[in-house]
Amino acid sequence: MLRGEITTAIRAAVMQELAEVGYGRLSIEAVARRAGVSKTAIYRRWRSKLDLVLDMVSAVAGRNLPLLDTGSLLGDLEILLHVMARALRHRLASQIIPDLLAEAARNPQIAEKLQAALDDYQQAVGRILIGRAVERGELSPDTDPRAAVDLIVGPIYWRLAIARAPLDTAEVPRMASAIVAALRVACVRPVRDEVEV
Amino acid sequence: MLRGEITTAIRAAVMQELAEVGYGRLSIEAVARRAGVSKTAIYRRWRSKLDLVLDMVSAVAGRNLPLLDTGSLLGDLEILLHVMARALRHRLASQIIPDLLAEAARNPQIAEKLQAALDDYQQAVGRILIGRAVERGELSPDTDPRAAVDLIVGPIYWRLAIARAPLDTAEVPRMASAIVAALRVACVRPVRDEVEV
DNA sequence: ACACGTCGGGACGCAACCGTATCGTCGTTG
DNA sequence: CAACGACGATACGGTTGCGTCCCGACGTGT
Repeated sequence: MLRGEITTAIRAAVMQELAEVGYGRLSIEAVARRAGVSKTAIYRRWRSKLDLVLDMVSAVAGRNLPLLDTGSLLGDLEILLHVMARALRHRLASQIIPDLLAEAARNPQIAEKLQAALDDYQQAVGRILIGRAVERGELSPDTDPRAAVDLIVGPIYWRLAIARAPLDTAEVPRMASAIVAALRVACVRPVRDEVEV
Repeated sequence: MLRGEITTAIRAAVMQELAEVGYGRLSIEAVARRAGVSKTAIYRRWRSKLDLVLDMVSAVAGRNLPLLDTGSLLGDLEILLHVMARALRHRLASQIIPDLLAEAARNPQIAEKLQAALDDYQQAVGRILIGRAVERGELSPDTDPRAAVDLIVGPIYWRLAIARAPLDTAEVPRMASAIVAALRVACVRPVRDEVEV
């Protein structure tokens, strides 16, 4: 039987290494060093670096955030933004997530895993958050969940993960209300007659 | 005198390699191989891999996009979104940009260069696009350019570079009008009394 | 108490890459 | 026309990481 403590140590070390050097430069040797463990211990548990990372992504991405129902779209959005802000402010997360997303652009296996997690997330946001708002009559039933997710998640991700500028707590309600306004306008489902450019 | 053709070949090879393996795994040897050039040729021109990439970033980021004045905020936004969509759909750009942004999270030098380029860009968008709209009376003079940029750029970047979902041309006007609605609401400058979380 | 099975540690051969030093070549200049 | 100067190609020692193999330690079950 594999010792759980060591598996845990390896997992933690992978997170640290991933944040520090990224997936591209992640080496089994460095992980083993940091975890205070032998390489064999790692190879016994995972076949390769890809396996290792994919496993961790599954574990982390598996957690589906509970979208609280505050009774209004604005309230729901504020909570969602606060949760996202909290997650993206973590040093490890804010380094690992963009790194893996970039890696996904060239690694089909990672892309698949991340896409699955992302789809789950987007579907949850779209169906639950938007769904509720539609039921309440706050949004048109025609609202395209796909486009809605872009409007909701894009700004805060850009701010915290790309521009890496601080986001004051006081700004969240303002951002939320702006998004509500945007969602009310973006109610037309995409037209399919046009040619993609 | 250094031969310009070779410098050009190296630059092209770096772009290709950057897209294919990322900054982390970028190796001078591979660049030289791809460019059909000797390593010495590269070391004569740049001191290190970092120098090489920083130089390219400066060159590319230097181009400031001309923000056409269509006479309305909506029109200006549509054009901006089309330009961004066009850029982000390029295979090289859509792989290199997220990769370098992720690398910037751990490399101060890259972060500085990218931040400078990003700031220029954001300032241009904020001052020109928002400034014009304010002059026209389309937006409140209190509009925070910082927050505005997040609302403008976030959704399309998320859609094309993160979620990597296709964006139909027909959806751009819808996204633009949604952003206009968001900007009209996001007119209050950030409050500074609150504590950052 | 003993023997077996499983684990982690360390070493090994192999490959890739780094950064440099040396060599041959070509164009230019006196 | 010859010699100089700058260039690109190649070779080299050193480092790092890969994936595997063997050995000693430990715990368990009889």
